[in-house]
Formats: sequence, structure tokens, C-alpha cells
Amino acid sequence: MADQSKSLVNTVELGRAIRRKREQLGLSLRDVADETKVSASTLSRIENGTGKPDADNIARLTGWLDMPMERVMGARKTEEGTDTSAVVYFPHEATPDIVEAHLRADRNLTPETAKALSELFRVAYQQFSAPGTDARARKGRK
Amino acid sequence: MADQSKSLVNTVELGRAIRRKREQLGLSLRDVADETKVSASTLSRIENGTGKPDADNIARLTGWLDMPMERVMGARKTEEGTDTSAVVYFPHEATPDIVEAHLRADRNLTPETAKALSELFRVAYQQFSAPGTDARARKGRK
DNA sequence: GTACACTGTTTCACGTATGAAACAGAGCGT
DNA sequence: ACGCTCTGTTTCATACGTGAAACAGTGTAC
Repeated sequence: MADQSKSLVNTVELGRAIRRKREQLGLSLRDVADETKVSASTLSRIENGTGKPDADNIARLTGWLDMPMERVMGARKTEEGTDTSAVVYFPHEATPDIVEAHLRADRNLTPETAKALSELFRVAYQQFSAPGTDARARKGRK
Repeated sequence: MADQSKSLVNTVELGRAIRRKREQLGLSLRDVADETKVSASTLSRIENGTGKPDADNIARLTGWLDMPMERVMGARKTEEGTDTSAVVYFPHEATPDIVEAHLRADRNLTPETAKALSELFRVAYQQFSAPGTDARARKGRK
């Protein structure tokens, strides 16, 4: 194998994880190939850490492993100060309210400008979202 | 453009995100290429959604974007269409990006109106947020 | 013994992502 | 007009990951 220090893909880690799970489940390479749509030959190469799988196969295999991709692809940013403290908003919340919250928290803005921007956005949003066309009426699947 | 519906990599999403950030920072393709170690030609192709970047470049670019890889690589088995995505907000991202993400996820808006609103907001935000500070990203030649 | 059904590995032709370099414009100063 | 520098795009030869198929073992049954 070449110098994978240049590659951001940790093939060895991925390969070991796959082999571990596969053997633990008592499956053959072709079984896993069938299940993941990754050919047995490619699986063999990956398990042995040779070469570098392409993006599709990494997605398929980390999906099969239930493993986060950052585990095998150099996600440089995640240190212990992880950004996993991300805040999650759900789409059904009112967008203008969310925007206002963001603007208020934005250190680049004074409170006055934040308020002004927020109101400007609110007006624009209402105009855009309900012009009478009413072309939506989506089935409200969640 | 080939049949990328079979691919698990959402090149379009990735390309749009890169172009957005790049233009917002006032950088050229070669600037970003220098910074990310992804060549300008490849960068151009990705921004235009042609082809499918390899794993290394996806890692480099999602790293540069501070974007989780799952956003552009379909790890989950989510069936088509249903956008289960809550909008994830990483605190260090720029406010216009967050707003755009919310707008895109807003089911009350068509993609076109979402885009229009987003750009309108972006312009307004830039005008409001940088009256005299002028914290422009300088692009000194090398 | 032979034959069959597995296994993991490797060969092979093919597709395609890549970066360097060439290209085509735009903008600007002289 | 020129020339120069920047921009994004596109050719081009090369490198390499891919799956199908061929290969090499290893049992197991007959």
C-alpha cells in the first residue's frame, strides 16, 4: 500500500471494522456484498486495507456499520471542543422567529440593526410565502 | 450529467455550499484550491455539479465548509424526497448561511422563493453588518 | 479417489476523477 | 489600440477504484 498519510481516508480502520462485524455475524464476503451492494472483490480489498474506496462505497459501508463517516474520513475540525453542541431547529418552527433569534445572537450586529434586519426579513418572508398563489398545500409529512 | 441518482453523493448540494461560501468570502477558485489542496479545475467541476468527487476531496471540502459529511453523502437509508432533515446550526457559521439553510428547509416556500429570500437577506445583512469596519477578506497575491 | 460447494483473493478491461496546462473573457492601467 | 493580470472553464494524459470473472484453497459428501 502506498503512503496513505496523504489520504484522508483511513482504510485500515474501515477495513478492520467491516471484518470484525462480518465475522461476528458469520457472514461471507459475498453475503455482505449482497447486502451492501459493494462487490466482494472490493470488500476484500477494503478489509485488507489496500487502496482507497470511493465515496459511494464509504457511504454504503459506514451505513452498514452504523458508523459515522468522520470516523474513517479525516474530519479535521472535531477536537474535544466538538461542535456536536450544534443546536437543532426543526423546520416547522416559524422561520422568521428563528431568524430573529439568530440575529439577536449575532455579535456582528448591534441590537438595533438586528431588530431592523429581523423586521425587514419578516416582511419579506410574509410577502414571499403568501402572495396568493398558494401553490403549496403539501401533504404535511413530517 | 450522468445518472447520478444512483450515486450516494449529493454533488449539487456540495457544490452550491462551496460556491456560496467562496463568493461570500470573495475568494477565487485558485484561492480555495490553495487552501483546501483541491485543484481549481476540480473545484470548478464540483461547484457546477458535474461528476462525483472522490473521498479525499469530499473530506477536504466538507472540512473547509465545517459541514458534516452526512449532509452530502447519503449514509442513511432515507427514502427519496422526504427531507427528514432538521436544520443543523453550527454556532460558528455565518448568519446568512444559517438563514439560507432554514429557508431551504421551509416547506412553506418553493425552492425559488427560498433562494430569492436568501439572497435578499444576504445583501441586507452585509449592508447592515459592515458599515465601517470593512473586515473584507483581502486577497493578497502570493 | 472425484466432485461439488463453499471460502477469500487476484486478475483484467473499463470507467472516471484528477491536476496541470491551455483556453477564453473580463477588467484595468499604460 | 496594446499588454498584463486576474477570473472560471475545459482539454488532456494519467492514475486508480471498480465489478465480473478467474483463481486458489478448504471442507464435506459420495
